[in-house]
Amino acid sequence: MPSGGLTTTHRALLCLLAVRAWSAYELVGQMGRSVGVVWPRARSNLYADLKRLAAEGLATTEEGRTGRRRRTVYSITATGRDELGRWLAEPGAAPYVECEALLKLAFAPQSSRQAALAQVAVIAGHAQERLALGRRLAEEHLAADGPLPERLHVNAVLWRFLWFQHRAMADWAQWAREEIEQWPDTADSPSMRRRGQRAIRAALDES
Amino acid sequence: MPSGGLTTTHRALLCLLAVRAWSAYELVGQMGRSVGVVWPRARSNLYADLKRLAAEGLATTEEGRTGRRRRTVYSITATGRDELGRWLAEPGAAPYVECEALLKLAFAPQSSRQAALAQVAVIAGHAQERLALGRRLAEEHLAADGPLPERLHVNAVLWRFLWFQHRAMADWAQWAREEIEQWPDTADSPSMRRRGQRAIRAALDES
DNA sequence: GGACACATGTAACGGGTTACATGATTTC
DNA sequence: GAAATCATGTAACCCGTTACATGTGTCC
Repeated sequence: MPSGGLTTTHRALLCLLAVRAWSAYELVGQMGRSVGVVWPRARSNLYADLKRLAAEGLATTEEGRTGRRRRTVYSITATGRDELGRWLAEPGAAPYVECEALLKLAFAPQSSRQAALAQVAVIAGHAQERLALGRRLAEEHLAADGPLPERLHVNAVLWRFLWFQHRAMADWAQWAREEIEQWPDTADSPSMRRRGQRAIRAALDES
Repeated sequence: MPSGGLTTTHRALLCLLAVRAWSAYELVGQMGRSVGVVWPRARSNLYADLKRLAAEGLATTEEGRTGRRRRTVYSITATGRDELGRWLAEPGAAPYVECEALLKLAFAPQSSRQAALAQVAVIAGHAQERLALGRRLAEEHLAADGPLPERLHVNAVLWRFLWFQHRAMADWAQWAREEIEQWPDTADSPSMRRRGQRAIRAALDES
């Protein structure tokens, strides 16, 4: 009855519910940990989104207990599974990327190499963080008693995306740092221009 | 006087204005074409954002003409340059990524390989588009009479980010397609699990 | 007894998107 | 004369974020 289309975030929650039943809290945590890599969302609204799923008849709630503490356990309904199946069958939106650090790097005045290097460092740090996460996930998946083993073959495909994307990012950041460190303080236009062209040609050549 | 902080989008416009003066229309176009790779925004608000910059004293407007058609030309002010300089000196936000297609891929039921492959195709297509854009930009940059040659050394660094990020994406997509095509119709759990682990180990090994 | 994790929210605000609107000018 | 592009917007809507709020149970 509330109506008005569901958002991708609603579907993401439904996806997790399709795997198994979770308490709201667990679900919110799982969104942050695993799904967050491809669909990052703040926690606060997720509880409301879950209520919406229940109101729409796509999930049911059940009062549960952890010790004597109450919690709400959500399960997917048959309708929910249908809905989800149809949604999953349609092609999703392509990757969306934004990066303020790269924007700043693009316009950091050449005079202040410091500013440029700081932006590169932000990206390098981010890549390292994600690679570290990748290593943790890999360990889990390779362990004999990993969670949800029946989903491992799909997870491995996703994991490789995470891994190679951030490997490429880290490699780029290292190259960029070295490159920028070699820039002369005073931007010497003609030679800098050749340097830029060399950087592009080198990348094209190793196709 | 309107006050309330400027957004990153405001700064992005200011960045372009720092390079040279543009008409609003040119600027909006440039946001779509070049800056859009790292800071994608819809066109509609940008005109308002520019007015805000002018109201804030960071840019000035001037009535211009293209033929007999009127247009507004924006230039950065000294205050604008100062503001921008300070902003560029601070570290920017790390890359932000979301991808609905990957979310769907993660939960596409193994039975319907078709759905999974469709999501991979979305990402492959996106990567190819961006690589094509990369090739066009490379041509421009390598040409003797490229635009803004004094910025080529910075642009080359950015360009390499674009290039390697999407090369990695395209490579992943091709691997994923081949991998998924080999999945048996009926998810045969133990052997599928070994397959997933192999995929992860292989990636870790080629570190 | 205090800190910390569990568990679930609310309120305000805002940036951004989609869709639509409009007129003028060049091109075929 | 139509179509495309130049040039500039408006209006509505909404998803999402930040910041704050609150109580409970466990562990040391």
